[in-house]
Amino acid sequence: MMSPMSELRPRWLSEEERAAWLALLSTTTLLPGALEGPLQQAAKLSLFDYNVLAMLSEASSRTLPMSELAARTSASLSRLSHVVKKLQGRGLVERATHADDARVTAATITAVGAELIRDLAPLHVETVRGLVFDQLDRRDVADLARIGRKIVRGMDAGHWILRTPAP
Amino acid sequence: MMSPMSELRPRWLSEEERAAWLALLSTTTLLPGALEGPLQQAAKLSLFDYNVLAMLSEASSRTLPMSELAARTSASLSRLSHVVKKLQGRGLVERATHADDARVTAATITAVGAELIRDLAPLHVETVRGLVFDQLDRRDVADLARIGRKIVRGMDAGHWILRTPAP
DNA sequence: TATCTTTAGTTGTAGCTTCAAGTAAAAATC
DNA sequence: GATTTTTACTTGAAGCTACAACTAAAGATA
Repeated sequence: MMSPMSELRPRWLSEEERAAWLALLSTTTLLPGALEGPLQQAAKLSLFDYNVLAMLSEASSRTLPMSELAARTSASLSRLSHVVKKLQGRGLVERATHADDARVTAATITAVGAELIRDLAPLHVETVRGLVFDQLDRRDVADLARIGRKIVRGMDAGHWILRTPAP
Repeated sequence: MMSPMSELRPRWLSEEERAAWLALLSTTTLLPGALEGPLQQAAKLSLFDYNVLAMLSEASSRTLPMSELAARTSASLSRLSHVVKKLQGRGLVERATHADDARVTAATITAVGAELIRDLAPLHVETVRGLVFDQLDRRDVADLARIGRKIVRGMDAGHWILRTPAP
């Protein structure tokens, strides 16, 4: 389903597009590891582990169905299932079958897990600030939100982050 | 080395920062998989495999030292070494010890590898356009380049993409 | 109400990434 | 010129992710 080569849809990218593309690719390659380092050191948690726990700790009643948790962490159900199993083994979350619909598993953060996230949050916020927001001015932050949401929308028009209107 | 809580450096993020943060995190989580799908289907190549081969094919004499290739793909030498070994096993690259400095290994794309990338490039460009640039207007593209370069600069001030001046 | 389809999640496995440790050559220091 | 340090990788193993196949419950259809 490829369009033919034409001036309107050129084969490669313009100079501006290439600069943006390389910057985006480098960012997506480097940022996760840079964000994870401190979490790994402090608590042997991956960035994804942290996000799973953070999403649960922010949820009302500290519980979410696996599907909803997968949506909020942009993960497949398979990936999430493996990780929640691991976190359960560490005593940070629990799993329970939903009463009304036995297909649904609800994950709940434990007191230990909640305490861990509470203790880790300041460190993680500092990492995020240091790597991202300290590098950007106010206009950049607004632009980043706008652009990021557009890219996410292109991949998943119903993505969780789009439920909240743009600020 | 954490700063104390204060109004100047608040504990969590502002509403604008949170929107930008969630958009960035979702993008870095979803985009690599979305970019990789077509490459995986068409040629059993990961996105990183593709980038390695693409960087080699763009290099003069189709050869780069492992360190330079690692820099251009934002990868660790370890990661690159494993992947180049695999690609060598598939006949897509070759490795040779540098004559002047025996510590240096130079990776070279083979004719087969170069042909593969040439054939795959239009597909990949279409994927990149569809996922990224079709979602953005001209201003977004300029903003993305500017913001991405700032974030990369914060992680690695000497990063390869910064050698090229901003357009 | 029996069957079919869809939804929600789990599991096994292959392959990829990271980390720590190791090798060997070159450069620096003594 | 002998030792030490640094540079440029390579390697093995542990853990993570993606994919395909599977289970089981709920909803739809007949």
